[in-house]
Order: sequence, then structure tokens, then C-alpha cells
Amino acid sequence: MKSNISDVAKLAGVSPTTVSRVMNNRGYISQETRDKVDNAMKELNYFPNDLARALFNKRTNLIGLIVPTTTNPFFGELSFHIENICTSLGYKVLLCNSLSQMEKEQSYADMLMRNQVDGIIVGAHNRGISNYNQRNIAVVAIDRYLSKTIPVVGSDNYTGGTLATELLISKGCKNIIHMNGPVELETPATLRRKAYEDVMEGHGRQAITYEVRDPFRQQNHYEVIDRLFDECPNVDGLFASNDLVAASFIAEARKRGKDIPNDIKVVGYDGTETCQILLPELTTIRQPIALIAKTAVELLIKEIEGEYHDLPLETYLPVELIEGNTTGTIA
Amino acid sequence: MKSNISDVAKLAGVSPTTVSRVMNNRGYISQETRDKVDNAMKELNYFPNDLARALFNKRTNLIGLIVPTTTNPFFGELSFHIENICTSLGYKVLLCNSLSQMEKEQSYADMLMRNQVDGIIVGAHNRGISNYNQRNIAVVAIDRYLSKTIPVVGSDNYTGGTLATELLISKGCKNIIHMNGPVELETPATLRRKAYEDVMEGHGRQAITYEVRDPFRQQNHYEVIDRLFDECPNVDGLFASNDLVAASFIAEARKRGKDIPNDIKVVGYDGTETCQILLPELTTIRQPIALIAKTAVELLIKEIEGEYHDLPLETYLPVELIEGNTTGTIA
DNA sequence: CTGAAAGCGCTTACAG
DNA sequence: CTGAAAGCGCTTACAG
Repeated sequence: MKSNISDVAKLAGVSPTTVSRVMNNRGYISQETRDKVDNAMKELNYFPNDLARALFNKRTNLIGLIVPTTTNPFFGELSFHIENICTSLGYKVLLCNSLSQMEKEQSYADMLMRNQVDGIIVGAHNRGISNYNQRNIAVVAIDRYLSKTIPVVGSDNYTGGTLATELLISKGCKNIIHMNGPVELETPATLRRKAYEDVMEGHGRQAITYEVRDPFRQQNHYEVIDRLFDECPNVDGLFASNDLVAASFIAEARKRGKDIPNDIKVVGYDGTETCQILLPELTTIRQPIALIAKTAVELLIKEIEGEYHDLPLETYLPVELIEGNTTGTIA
Repeated sequence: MKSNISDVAKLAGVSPTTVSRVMNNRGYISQETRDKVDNAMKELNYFPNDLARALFNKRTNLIGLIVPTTTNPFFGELSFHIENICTSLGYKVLLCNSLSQMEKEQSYADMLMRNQVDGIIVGAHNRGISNYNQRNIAVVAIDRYLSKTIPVVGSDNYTGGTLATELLISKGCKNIIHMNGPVELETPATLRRKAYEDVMEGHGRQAITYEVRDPFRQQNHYEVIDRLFDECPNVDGLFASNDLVAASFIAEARKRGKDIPNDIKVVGYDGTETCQILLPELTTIRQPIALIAKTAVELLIKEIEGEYHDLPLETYLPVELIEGNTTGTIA
């Protein structure tokens, strides 16, 4: 049913070599031959087999994308932009949702190797696959340290954390608490926490951080928030390292009769389009997601094309404070 | 640098045939040979080349997924589930964000053909690629009619539309308006509109539907909502065919001094996890996204495996009404 | 300007 | 239980 290059050649009355040349626009071909071949391809509804091409060229133009889950709006948007940019540059994207599980990440990495991807973009939060680039394949990480030689791209987490914390202080909050992912992850996102701690210390305040073990399970948010309210009932400012956690906190606070922003002011992190639509009143630190995607893809492609030197190992793109009502003046 | 089957064979002191047999567990191999081969593979950090395998087997275990954009939480979640289920069944997913643009869809479809995908799941909203399955490739559509022979999987839109409209009526709304995508799309989602119209008619009310041309551009929401408030200032009930549109409406209504739910009650559609976290007060019709994904993948794999007969052409999975405060009793 | 041959990395009959 | 040969659908030197 599917036709191949020989079918086209036969129908056009030429050799497969010639068909290949027409497809790839290589060498000299008479217009007449070119037309014959084009017609034959159309007639047979011929699609060149990229697998066979890739086998020969040792280039698949395939890139693997590993994220925790596209369910999370940050990664949903990131995946969109990455795929979009890849496509515009002639690359295709194999999607992997690792759910931050190490075994899954490992088996995805193996799968990507078997499929001969030219490179991998890792937007997942776990550690563990430090042997990624030992296999000499191009790798770029999003907000995540993988090894000394793998470039990291992310938002300017330290500035983001600073902006968030200082805003809460300037709004008069006395007891500002921070919620973040597990510190063991060693992601650059812990810089958000560092900034919070530094700013708090700078103001002679005590920094208190609650760790959400698995930010992708909402049940986990609630457990931590429960504990937070038990232990710090007088909290009046919250900086969450992620908008969904901020939203969970707001809902739980309201259940406890707290008014936002009167009783507690809240700042999130990410500032996705989705969050801007669904929860526009949330004050947040917006990451430049499209720019992160673009930077990561361009870096990866440089690696793929053999530029291993002079690649910036850490790129932190500018964040933006979006002020909404959750830190607002009283209604 | 990368090793191939001959490298392994040489190191193990056997033929490539034997290595292949060990990898695929086919035929009889002595334990001794098996061990030698396994060791050689480990030593060389060998990854079998799935491209070469696929070329021979004429089976890539690759499936293409076309969605408008994973930025939208419904499609972000759908993509997650589809990928997840595919992986558990040994398939890999090529992600395509078409942004509902026909040219993009067309070029994605071509790309997928060249990459020899075994099947395609189309979750996009546009029409136009009716020649998808003429190329005799397995195709399943999500909430979208593509051709007479392509199975469609979606939520029970008619019931969803009925539940939403009847809820608004039972809450005492007098002027209920509906917002939906363009009717030309002929997606099963127009059944939400049909249900709205039928219920309204059944109650002797006038049905008024506002069409959002491009549900994936928020600017477009605002334009339509503006017009809606101009033309129907006394609206007191809104059924939006999508939670993001519902959220945009709520924001705009508040800007106009309207209280939700006192002045206007609002029901959305989709009920994604993200929306449940960011806007938990929204009353909505929840689609069973994981189930839709599972059903679509299973159907696709049946097609891939040659079962073209007795495939259900339309599968509508049960929806659930989630009541929140946007239709609630007054605070 | 065009074609025959070899090879990309695998697998599967076919022999032995 | 194991191996040599042919072939999956392409492309690229190499000839002509």
C-alpha cells in the first residue's frame, strides 16, 4: 500500500538515485526529469521514509522532552513553546511525562537513546540521571542541575524570590512564611528560598519554610498547609514557590475564615497564562516561559551541531512581578 | 562512539544474528552465550537502534498526537494521560501543537507520515484533514468529526449541556446565555450548544449563543464578552463551553460591578485538575479526561493491530456536574 | 545529467 | 544451538 522510492523511480522511469536527488535537491537534474519524478510522487501519494533517511544520516532531528507532567500549567506551556520552536527549526518532539519518578525518568532516557534522539531537554525536577551526557548526547536542563557540563536554563529565581519577599514586607506583613519543594532536589528553584531567607534575615525576621514533598500531588499541598496553620496560626504573608500551591493555600485559608488580602497576603510563582485567566487576582512572579523555551532549544541545537565550547552553563532569564489583589489594598 | 550490534557481536565472540536473538529473546540460546552477549552489551553501553528495528519491522510504535496547544489545561491533561497510557503499552508519542491552524495541522500530518507513525490521535478542533485515513493509517479523534470512518471519543456533551442549563434554570436565572466555539467546526462539542437550546426551548425561553472564534486566544474572549454585556445587560446566567471562557467572563462581569453568583450565575465546562485548584469555586461540567485518553488510545491500538471492524465510531463518556459557588447560594 | 553499488543497524528465514 | 545472506528504504561517493 505504502510506496517507496523504487516505486516512484519505476513509475517515473528513472533510478532511485535520481528520485533521491530530486527530493533532496542535490546535484544537477534536468527539469524534465524533475517533473516526471514530482508527478510520480504525487500519483503514488509518496511520503519519504524519514526513518530510513535518519538511519543513513545518523541524524533523526528528533528531540526528547522530559517534564514531570503537562498537567501542570507551567510545564504545559513550556512544552507548547518548546515543541513550537523545535518544529519551526525542523525538529520533532518526543514527549515524556516522568511524574518526577526516577525509575520513569531512567526508562524514558533509555527509550530516547534507543530512538536515536539528537538531544534531550529535561524539565523534570528529580535528580539521578547524571549519566545523561556521558552517552555523549546533547542535553539541556530547565531549572535543574544535572551535572557540571549540562547547561541549565531557568528564570532568575533569586530576583524572583527577592521581589516576592520584599513586596510582602513592604505591604506590612509581619509573619511571612515560604512554601517550596524539597530542598534536596538542588534545583535552581531553591534560590527562591535562598532569596526569601536572605531578605528575611536582612530585615531581622525569622525565615520559616515549609516543604511540599510532591508539588504535583494536591493532597500533599493540603497536608503541609494544615500543618502550617497549626504551627503558625498568625501567618499574615505567604510566598509560595508555585502558583498552584498558592491557590491551594488561599482556598485553605478561606476555609479557616481568613480574608485574602486583609488577613493574609499571598504571592505565587510562575505566572502562567492559565493562571492569569483562572486566578487573575493572584500576585505572582512571572517566569518568561517562551523565552526559557527558546533559549533552551537554541542551546540544545548548538550542542547538537557540535558547539560544545563557550556554551553558557547557567542562563537565568528575567522575571516580572505581577501585582494582583492577593497582596492588594483592602477591597 | 556509539556502538552497534556488530561491535557487541565481536566483543562477545558471536555473530550479530545471535546478539539479535538474545535481545529479542527469540529462538534457543545457551545460557553461556546469553551471558557473554549481555556482558558485552553492558560493557559497550549498547543501546539497540529502534530506527533500524522499525525499518525492518515496519512498525515504529510511534503515535502522533495533535492538539491545539498543551497550554490549555484540558489538552495539557489530555496529553499527559495519552502519553502515559501509550508508554505503559509500549508506544511513544510525538507531540504536535497545531494551534487550530489548518496549515499547521496539514504539515504535522505530513511530518507524522514521513516518520512512519503507527497511528494518530487528533485532539484538535479544526477540520480539513479528511484525507487522514485514506493513507490507511490508524486515526482516532477526540471530540471532533473527521470523516465517516474515523472513531470519535469525547465526553457526553449533550448531557453536559443539559445539566448545565437546567442547573441555571433551577437556580432561578431568567436570562441565560451560552458561549461556545464557532458552530462551523462541527465538533461534537456543538452538542453542548444543542442541549442548551433544547432545554431553553423546553422551558419556553429564548436561546442566545455567543460564538468565540478562537477559544485559544484570550483577547478574543474579551471582545465577545464586551459585546455580550452591551447587547444583553440583563444577563443573569452564563453557560460557557469551556472553563477558561467562564473565568474570563467572571472577571469581566466583576469589572462591570456584577456579583457572582448574586447577579449572575456561571457554569463552565471541562473541570480540569488545574481549574479545580486555581478556581475551585467554579461550577462546571467535568469531562472524564483520563478515561477519554484511555479509550482513545485503546481504540487506536485496536486499529493499529488491524481490527477495523466493530469499532465504535462514537464513544461518549459520562460527565459529572461539579457545583461550586458560582452558582451557589448567596454567601 | 544519470545509474549501479555499497552501506546505515537491524531482523528473519534458511542452513547447518 | 549458531551463522551467512538478504533486505527494510533511504543516501552518497564513484563512474560514466
